[in-house]
Amino acid sequence: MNQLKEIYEMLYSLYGPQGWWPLLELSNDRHINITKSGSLKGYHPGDYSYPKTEAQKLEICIGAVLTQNTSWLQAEKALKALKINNLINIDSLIKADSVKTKELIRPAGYFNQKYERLILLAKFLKAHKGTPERDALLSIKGIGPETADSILLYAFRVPSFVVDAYTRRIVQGLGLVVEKSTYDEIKKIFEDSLKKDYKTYQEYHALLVEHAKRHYKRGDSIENCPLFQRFNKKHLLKSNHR
DNA sequence: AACCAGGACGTGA
DNA sequence: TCACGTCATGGT
Repeated sequence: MNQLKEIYEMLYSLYGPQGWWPLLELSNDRHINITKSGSLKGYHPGDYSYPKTEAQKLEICIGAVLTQNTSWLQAEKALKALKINNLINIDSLIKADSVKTKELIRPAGYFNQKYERLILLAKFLKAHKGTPERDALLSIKGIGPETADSILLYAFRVPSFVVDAYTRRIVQGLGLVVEKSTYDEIKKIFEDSLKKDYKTYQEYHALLVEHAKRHYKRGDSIENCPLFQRFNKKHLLKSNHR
């Protein structure tokens, strides 16, 4: 049996489609934007046709950097500031005054290094049109495995599974991997368990984030996690001996 | 009022 | 390889 596929089905039935990656605004006004936060825009549950424009694609790339070790709430403030100043644009971003741009992205924290990383990423995207190779993204200073995979999966619809702190916390909590598992090891067990489909990867990652926010915050006991009873390895081991 | 959020890099052992 | 310090802001 395929536990990771069962977990996906369970999470999907619990929470439904998540509509990731969140965008500042959606391109089609006719679209009904139902979001979990109650805000009017950003998410597009069940619609896997985003990004629809080059600007949205770039917005995802920039957002992936801005949210590094930072809550999405803060990253989104920085993203909005960039958008208002017409800096969600490769050439504008590159030529804009660094002091001013840093001030705009200040809410996301680490604004000095994030500025440098955004410029390096923008220059890369300018030089390499089309879908980038993972290794090429990883060679950019400031783009690590999670950011690279987020860009590939959500901006370019490449089925490359994203492993973040939430993902690690959940699969470790269920005993599916050991603590010292590497990023690539965890990535591989997901990719080996699922059909290579960007929609599934996008949805799964988003569902894991939603699930972690509900049950894996500090102070939460893992017994309250609905996945725990069914999928925890030690628990299953005990059951088998009855 | 600590604690931490959708990480990544540089350093020394 | 790997553990550890650094980068920075603002919400709970």
